[in-house]
Formats: sequence, C-alpha cells, structure tokens
Amino acid sequence: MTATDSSPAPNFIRNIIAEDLKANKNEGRVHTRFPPEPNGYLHIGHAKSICLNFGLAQEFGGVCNLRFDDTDPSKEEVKYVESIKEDVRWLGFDWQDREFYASDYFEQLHEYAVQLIKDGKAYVCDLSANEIREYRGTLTEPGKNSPYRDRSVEENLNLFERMRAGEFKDGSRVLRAKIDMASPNLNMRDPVIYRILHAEHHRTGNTWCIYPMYDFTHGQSDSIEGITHSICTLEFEDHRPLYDWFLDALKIFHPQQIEFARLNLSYTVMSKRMLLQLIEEGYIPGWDDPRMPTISGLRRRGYTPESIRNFCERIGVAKRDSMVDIALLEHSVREDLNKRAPRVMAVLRPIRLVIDNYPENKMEELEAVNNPEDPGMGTRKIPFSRVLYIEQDDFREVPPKKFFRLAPGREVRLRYAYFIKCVGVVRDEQTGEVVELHCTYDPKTRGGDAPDGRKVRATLHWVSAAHSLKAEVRLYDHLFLKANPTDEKDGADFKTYLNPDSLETLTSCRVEPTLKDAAPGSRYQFERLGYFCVDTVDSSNEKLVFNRTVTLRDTWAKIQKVEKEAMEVHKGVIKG
RNA sequence: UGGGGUGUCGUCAAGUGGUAAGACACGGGCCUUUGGAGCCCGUAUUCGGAGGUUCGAAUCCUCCCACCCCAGCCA
Repeated sequence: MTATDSSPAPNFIRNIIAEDLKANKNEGRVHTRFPPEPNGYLHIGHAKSICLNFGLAQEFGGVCNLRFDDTDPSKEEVKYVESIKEDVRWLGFDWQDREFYASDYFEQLHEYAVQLIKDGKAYVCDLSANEIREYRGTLTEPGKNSPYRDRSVEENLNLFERMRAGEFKDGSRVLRAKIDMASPNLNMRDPVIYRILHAEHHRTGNTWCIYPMYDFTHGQSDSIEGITHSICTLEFEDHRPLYDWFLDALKIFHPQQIEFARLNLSYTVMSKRMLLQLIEEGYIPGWDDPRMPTISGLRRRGYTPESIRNFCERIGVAKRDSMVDIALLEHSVREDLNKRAPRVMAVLRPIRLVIDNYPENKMEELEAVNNPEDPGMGTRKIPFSRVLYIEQDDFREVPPKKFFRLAPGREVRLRYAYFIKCVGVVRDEQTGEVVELHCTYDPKTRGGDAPDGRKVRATLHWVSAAHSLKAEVRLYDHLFLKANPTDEKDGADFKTYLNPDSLETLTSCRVEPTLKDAAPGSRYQFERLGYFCVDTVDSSNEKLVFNRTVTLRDTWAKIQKVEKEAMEVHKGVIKG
C-alpha cells in the first residue's frame, strides 16, 4: 500500500475504529474490504470508498480485501473486473493475495441457507414477483404473510434442493427469510434471499441456477473473510438490521456495518446508470473519455493517483448528504502537477509574429527552466528565430483596461528570450482581421532582462515557427452546465444540462520541439495555459495529441468573466 | 400520515458542556521572466428554529421545521 499523502483528519469512522482498538475488540484486528459489483467502471465516488477502506486498514495496521460482489450474473462481466483491478492498482492500493469473489462462497452461502431452513427461519415461497410486492404492504401499511410461509422444514428443504437442481423456471419460486411481515422496516418483511436465474455466471459458469441476493451475501461474505468493519454507503443503513439478523441467526462472526455518505461532485453525475446512458446514447464515446468522472477517464485526462488520494482525504467522511465543489478536485491536481510537471511552451491558437530586426537565417538556443518549483529538474535549450508564433489571446489591437499583454507600440517579454515591441500588423485583405504581427526586439535583453532595468508588464510564451511541432490539443471542460444536473425539480432530464462545449478540439497548435518524443500519458505544464498530458489512445509520433487536464488559475480570465457578466447585467440579458 | 438518517461559513468539514479548527471558493496586499506558484491578511458574535437545564450549550432536554433513503426475485 502507498503511504498516505497528508496527515489524517478525524472522522467518525476513524473514531469508531480507534475506540474499538482501545477496547481490544476483534483482538485488535482491523480488516476492511472494498466490495465493487463488476457491472461498470469505477468512478471518483468509488475512489472515496477505496481510499477509506484501504487507507483505514493501512493506518491501523490492518489489511483490506478486494471482493467482487458478483451475485447477479445478468449484469456482471469479466471486463469490468479487469478494469476495476486496474483502477484500484493505479490508485496505489495493493490487496496482495486477497482477491475474493462473493461467488467463491456460493457453496457456503447455500449451506447457510439450508441451516436457516432447518432452523425454521427460511422458506420457499411460490408467490410471483407481483404477488410478493402486493403482500409486502406499503410504507404505512404492514404486509401479509405469504400462504407458503408455514411449509414444513422437510418440504422447504426438498423444494430448495430442487430449485438448485434446476427443476423450476426463473421467477417461479424464491427462498425467503422468515422474519416479520409487519416490520416497519420493509427490508425485514421476509426478504428474498435466493432467486432462480438460469444464467451463466462469469466465474461459476453454469454450476448454479439459483443465486443469493445482496443482503444474504454481503454480511456472510464479510463474516467468512473476518472483516471487522464493513463500511458502506448510507442507503444501506436500512439494511443493517437485516445484516445483523442473518449473522445472529447463523451464529457466525459478526462484523460491524458502518455507513457514510457517498460522494457527489458538482458539474458531473456519479451514477453508473447515468454514466452508462451517456455512453449508450452517444453523448460520450466511452467510459474512459476524459470528461467522465470515472477513474479511467480521470487517468486519461491526466489526473495523478496522488491528487485523487489527496482529494479523497480532503473531502472528509461524514453522514450528511453533500455536494463537493469540483474546484477542490481541480485544486488537488494543480497542486500535485505544479510540483512535478515539467514546463514547456505551446501555442494553442497561433498567430505569426515576425521580428523585423532579427537576422533571417539566424537561430539561437535559449536556456529555459524545466520547473521553477524544482531546480533539480534542470534546464533545456529552446530554439529562437525570426518568425515565431504567439497566442492570439496575447495580442489586442485595442487593449482593454487591465490588459497588459502585447498591443501596438507596447513592449513585452518573450519568456526566456527578449523584449519585443509591436511595430505593425498585417491584415487579411478580405476580412480585415489581423493575421501577422511585426515587432522589433532589443538584443540587449537576451534571456529576458533589460540591463537598463526597465520593466515590462507581461511575459508571453512563444514557439519558433520553423522549429515547432504541430499538435492537436483537446480542451476539456465540465461535463454539465449545472452544478447539480440530477436535481430534476424543474422536471428536466439530466442530459438537458450537458455542456455542449465540454470538448473543444484544436488542430493547429504548435509545441516546442522538446516534446517530439513525449511518452503517452506524460504530463506537462504548458506555460501560462494549464496542465496537459499526451493522450494514451490517439497520440502517436506522427500526430501528437494532448489532453488538457486543468487550466492554470487565471486571474485575467476571471477579470474578463466578471466584466462580461457586468456587461450582460447592464444590457439586461437574462442569465439561464 | 410507517421506519431509518441528516441539519455548523458560498462548498466540504472538525468540534462529544468551557466560550466556533482546517481546506476549497471568495476579497485585499506582497512578490514574481508563467496575470502560474509562493507568502501575508480578511471573511460564521454564531452552529435548522423556538423554548428549557446550567455559572457556562453547536454539544444535554423538549417541541417544531427542512432535506435524504426504503415498497427490485439490483447492489
């Protein structure tokens, strides 16, 4: 397991475990488990659970199992187990040899069921699904006993064996726990514990045609594995009495179930169902699309495992429903990448800039710092010549106030190069738009400082036209326009709030030549722009493709945004 | 109108009877060859509300209010 990245803040689960340890409960053991169902890809919400379970075990000298909760063969697939293992490993956690499957326990679980029947605590019920629902009652009315509730132990044993033997059709019978049809907790109204499903299981094949339900599987699996603290999300709080009931009825080791609030993140959705829907309906190409809140999406986007772990530590663990600001996630990557990403110059929307007084065929190599946060990362040489590209945004013919980049007559610095002054522009004859800038440079400012001590307000990034490499850059933004897209109080479907500009692909970008052999997945800071990584799927030596992980904090953009909004309010524009 | 939960700054979140941590966001300043980073400062007289107990309450008691979850042979 990887070391935690920051000192742990107190939370109620940590407190419970600390107290259990103090009381020498479970002989001082701490054993947790992460129990995904292999029916989809892991997302950042699962990361919270992974960090919690593996983190707590590590912190208290215990261990954490990886256990696949694979009791519904109709939805589960091996490709999901593979992706889940890859993601947990990538996040930095190691389950060593403790890779388990609920399906490993099918035989034992079946024996437990038989034991319940023998104890008169379970029965085979022939009611249809609809009838079971009707008999269950409602939130305010008690249910009614099934007419099959009082079958003899012998008959139940016989019927249950024949269910297992495949004598009956799907849905024709179930095994139920005999608890209390009048319980105010619906989960206790004789819950189904085994159903008939003639389906092939990804691990057990056709060995079984009856499969245990979650409630009958989870606690017993925890018990078999000797789990001490079974941490799950809030919606299982109502199931805890049932979790306890089975363990008590079976008289086996009794782990403690503890519930916490699942993660909600602003401007995205966190439900496997909705994520799958975005893919199936073609809004997003796949689970690993960099806009997805999935672990694989974040990985492809350029997030580091460290940043995700730090994020999970920072958000805390509690029982109240909450919505974490995605800005905190973004802060976490910036913080990590600031320290480790090499800096590089890239021009996303190039405009040609000619330095009139610079010799035609001259090229000089200028020294640039790889990471000002870490001198150990050294320096590199970057080519400079007469014709450059700079960012279109870095020039304004009529500079607004507070804009202190390049403008006619104004002097700025080219990073690690020279001071330049804009002396003219070239326009497109048709459109009148500025297509080329002409500047002069001051040879005495080589490296970026003026010997006479004069200052300049702005430093621009640039690239030598002849030496730069072409690249495609994908600019990603929030998936949704609304902080909580699933808030359907106004009646709209969550997809209504999809951000049409969540992806902008720029195909005529120019990057400095040192990026020539950039490895897929490697991360850089494009100076003044943000953090980018080489796409692991589409980038190649012939065609470099970068994904924007996150922008740098941008106070200029903030000023523009505030002024734009003020303008809209002034004009009386109604904001949506 | 059954049961289970939860309400502390814009967003997370500590706090468990002794006088409201921290983070993000936000605002201001310093510094700066990234309008980045870093540094400094500011930001809840108040803890869903109302009563009560107490020398003292976010913490204890009472009532009320709001929100979330549960009627799959899903997990």
